[in-house]
Amino acid sequence: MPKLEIPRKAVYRLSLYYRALQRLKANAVETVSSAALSKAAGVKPTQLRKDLAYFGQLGTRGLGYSVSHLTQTLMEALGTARLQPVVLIGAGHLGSALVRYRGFEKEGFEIVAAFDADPERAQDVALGLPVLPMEALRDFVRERQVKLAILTVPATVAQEVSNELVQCGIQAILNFAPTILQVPDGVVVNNVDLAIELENLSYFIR
Amino acid sequence: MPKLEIPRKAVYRLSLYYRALQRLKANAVETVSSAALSKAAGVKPTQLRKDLAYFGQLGTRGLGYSVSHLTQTLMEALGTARLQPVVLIGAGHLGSALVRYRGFEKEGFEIVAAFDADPERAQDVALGLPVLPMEALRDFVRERQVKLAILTVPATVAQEVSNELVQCGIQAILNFAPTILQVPDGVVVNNVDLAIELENLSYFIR
DNA sequence: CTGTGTGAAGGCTTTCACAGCC
DNA sequence: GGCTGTGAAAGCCTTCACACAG
Repeated sequence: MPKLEIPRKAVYRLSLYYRALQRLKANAVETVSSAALSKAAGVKPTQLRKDLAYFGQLGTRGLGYSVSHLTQTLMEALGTARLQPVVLIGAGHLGSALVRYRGFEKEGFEIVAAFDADPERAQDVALGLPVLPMEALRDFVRERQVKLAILTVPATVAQEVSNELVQCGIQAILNFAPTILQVPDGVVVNNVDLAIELENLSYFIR
Repeated sequence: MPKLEIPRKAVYRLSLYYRALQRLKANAVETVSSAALSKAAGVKPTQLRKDLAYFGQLGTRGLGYSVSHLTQTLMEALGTARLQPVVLIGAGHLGSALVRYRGFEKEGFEIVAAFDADPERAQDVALGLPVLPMEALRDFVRERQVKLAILTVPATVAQEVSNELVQCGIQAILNFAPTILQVPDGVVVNNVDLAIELENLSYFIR
């Protein structure tokens, strides 16, 4: 849909706009200006207009943007138009918490299964979800056409597990392990590194 | 210590270098070149040298950088030279998991207490840590001189709790709630938004 | 000769300023 | 008059090229 390649940072902001739009929609607002929407998303109006311009002429001059139409456009761009299945690898503390954290569903993602090298270990917590052995991964991913994986395994095995994921056909990984994953072209990795975020904050406090 | 203001993105990379250095130190390596260290951190050699140059002449031409000296410099810059106390607000699924996640301590951070509007609710999980009522926050923060907070409360109350944190003297917040927090100058916020990370990945898979 | 430190060049994003449409 | 869409300018960050020190 986008004419040109959209900058990575801009794609990130699309999600912020999408969030803000959802709130507006809930309040039955029909039209919104770049000024108002950008404020809700925490960015500058011109930046928002530039970002949206990647998708063509979406707004009406003198009026603003149609909330429902813009929502639709962003949903399709972000691929949240339909529910995306996600697998989670590593059912430790963090992994279990993410499974139980229902915040994803509202945004169009569903964790459909958890995997662990030792499925027994995780069984003590009621996850409401099967914890399967790693051997079951390949068939599961293929059958359910899963493209997204959340990786919450120890750093020492992260690269190894990542290789497996790629082999199974996973196309995108949300990585919580403090490691730089090596993946082939065509596979995308986003890193969430909590220790680094804390260190970063630590730098800015005097 | 830094001569000039260091770009935010560069500060982030300092943590990557620090990680890589720790591994080298464990292997009793004494000196490392920008080429080798940058590869371990997943960046380009020139970038690493530029980043380190903010701290003055750290390396030896023709040789490289002293692992121990560089480690020391980065520890001081990042403020991880001594153990930093951190409070966590919101003892739900995610909050509890972070408390039990011991990955921070190695990096110089210790969650010293958890707070929740309803401390009873959280008590069923053994956190190895007291869960205190919000009323106890101010005195605790003041007494222990806590500057860092992790915020894992529902989005609906995040801004409100954030205001309280700021009033108590917290200087930096690691925010997991999907909200743009408004904070006064001098307070830093880093956002970790899992739904947005997933959406971002979702955009890049065809 | 090896490998750092750094001015200059290049590339990417953000912001400005304003033309154009409702 | 109000507000979007967009070329141009500015700002920021990364990369290059090379001088210089060990």
